[in-house]
Amino acid sequence: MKVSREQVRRNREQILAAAARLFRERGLDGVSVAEVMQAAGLTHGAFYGHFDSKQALIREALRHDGAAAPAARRKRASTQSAAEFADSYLSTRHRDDPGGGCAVAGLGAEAARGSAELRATLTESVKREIDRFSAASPGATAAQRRRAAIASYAAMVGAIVIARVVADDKLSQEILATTRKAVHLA
Amino acid sequence: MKVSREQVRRNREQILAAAARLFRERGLDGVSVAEVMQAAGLTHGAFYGHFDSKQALIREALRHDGAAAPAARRKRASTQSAAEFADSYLSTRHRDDPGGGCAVAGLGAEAARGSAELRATLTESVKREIDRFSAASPGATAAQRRRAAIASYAAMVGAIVIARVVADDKLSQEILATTRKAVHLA
DNA sequence: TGTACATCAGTGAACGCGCGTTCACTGATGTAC
DNA sequence: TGTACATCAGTGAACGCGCGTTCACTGATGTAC
Repeated sequence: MKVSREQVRRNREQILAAAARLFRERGLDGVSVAEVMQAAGLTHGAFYGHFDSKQALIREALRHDGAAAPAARRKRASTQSAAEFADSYLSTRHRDDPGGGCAVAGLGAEAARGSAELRATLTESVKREIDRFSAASPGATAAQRRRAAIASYAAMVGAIVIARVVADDKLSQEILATTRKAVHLA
Repeated sequence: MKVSREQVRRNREQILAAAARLFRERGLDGVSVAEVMQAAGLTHGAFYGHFDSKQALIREALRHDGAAAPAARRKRASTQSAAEFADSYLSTRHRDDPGGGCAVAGLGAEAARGSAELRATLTESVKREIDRFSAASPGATAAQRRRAAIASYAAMVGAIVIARVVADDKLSQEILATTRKAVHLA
């Protein structure tokens, strides 16, 4: 049955939110269109009224809330220092919640094999992330802050990827803690 | 038709080598059993004579040549300094050759969602990698060398993941170069 | 060393399944009067 | 404001396809004598 324009808008938001979470959680290939629609409270047939294809949904969903951890960013990101951001990024909470976490860490490798459009979307997210992190980083010149931001960003993404795959919790925590200290010193 | 025991051994090696390369190149879900077998010069029906399942192949293939870049490790790894290893790991050659590169960077996120056995296999690779990199790292005490190795390893993995997904080659190279410098200073 | 035959690795067709996608249909919405 | 009906978002069955896996068959291997 037809639904109100307002309901259509809400449904689309639900689809995007469910997709953003599920793709981060289980990977792009690990989530079916039907699962996304079910999580959004709809049947799979309605999907193609909202998006042209699964590929289009992936792009929209990842553009929708950017690359970094949406959860970590929620509370006044603009006043957050680089060290504070690093502490929340390199937390076990972020490690254990890929669905609410950084898309580059969770989907970067998979997205790198994807379409040019998808890579372009994530490239914009990475650029924004580096710029925001540069502004919050220490350093006398803008170039120094940028270098510090890039090195810290790389360390954080790598630490989360490694900490998530490592089955030994002690080692996993050691990797997060060591990287936290290294970023604090940078 | 039956083949010689020696040929069976060679076929199994071919399957593992093809799998190791293809999985790194296109992801675990992005490669079919039939494609691996074709790359190994066999038909897909022969697969289950060698392995119990695709999951078993994945584990064997990733155990087969460890986590780090097999290509980078080929030339006398034992005499390689941490800086030399970082330079080859953070090269555009490694960025552009995931099939011959580091499994943690290429498959870490996907493997983190995999079975406990698969994660255990990669955990062993990560441990070996950290130990080897610790031995090559600067630092007065073993604990200091280990900390330096972990921080550098995280930065290298993250830099490759980000450099691969970024569609802007200038930014991609900047990320590799900046991380190279940071690792050299550590 | 030579022969006969049981073994078994590889072949290729076939299976059931889940996927992305399509489509005829339904019925609430929202517009025209 | 009230009514009549065209619109169109959502439904659920159906599609074609590729996947992991199975299996009857083939014929070279390698063992028993």
